[in-house]
Parts: sequence; C-alpha cells; structure tokens
Amino acid sequence: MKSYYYAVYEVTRRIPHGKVTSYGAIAKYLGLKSGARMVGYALTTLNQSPFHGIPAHRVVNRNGLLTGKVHFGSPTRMADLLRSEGITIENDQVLNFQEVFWDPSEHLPPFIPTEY
DNA sequence: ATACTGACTAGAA
DNA sequence: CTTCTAGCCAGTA
Repeated sequence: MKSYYYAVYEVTRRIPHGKVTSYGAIAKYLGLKSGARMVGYALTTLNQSPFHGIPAHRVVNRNGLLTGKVHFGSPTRMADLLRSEGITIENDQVLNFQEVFWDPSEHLPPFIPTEY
C-alpha cells in the first residue's frame, strides 16, 4: 500500500462532525496533482483496511454528490449517516454544500510529505 | 508484462 | 447547457 494512503486517511479522520469535503480538496491539500481519483481509490481500500473508524461518508465529490454511496452496503446508509450529523441530503446530494464544506488546506497545518 | 477498471476533476468540444 | 477526454496510479486478471 502506498504511503499517501495514510495521509488520505489522516485527513479524512479530521473532517469535523457535521462537515464534508471533496476528493479534490484532499488531493489538493496533499499536493497530489489531479489525484482526486487516487483519493477515491484510497478510500475504496478502506473497507478491507484496519482503519474502520474513519468517517469516509464525509467525503463527497466536488458537486456534493454522494458518489461513494455504493460502498456503504445499503443504498441509503451514507445519506443516513450524513443526515444524522445534521446535513441535509436530497437525491443523493448535499443541499447546503457550500455551508457544510470543509477545506483541509484552510483548517489544517500545511501537509509535509516527508512525514510519510 | 499488458489490459482494464475505478469513491475524480478540469478543461475542451 | 451537455457530453467527451486526458491525466492520475494501484489492484486484479
């Protein structure tokens, strides 16, 4: 497993309760060029990794769409988790996306690649 | 080793 | 406005 996977997990773990972020935002914070896809891939392996307490449901795509919901077992699991945190979901999409969006590069200290 | 597949996204057509 | 395309790179067959 590649090292930046851990970085992705760390960032995801720090998303505040009731907030969401996007794959691209995480990729940008980590300095992965166009690496949004890799972020999604890293989260895919989350199911079989030792990291289970990670709030992966707080990561959506740039439009606030719940693109990763198919990985949560039930079709409504991801949306339910988000709703339980006070986020409004309709049609698998975050309605108040702007308000609940949390940008890692604005709330976390600068990422240092050498620490992984 | 080659081919194909994605929890993506920005830009071109 | 809506597709389409390229770039991204680890897994799997």
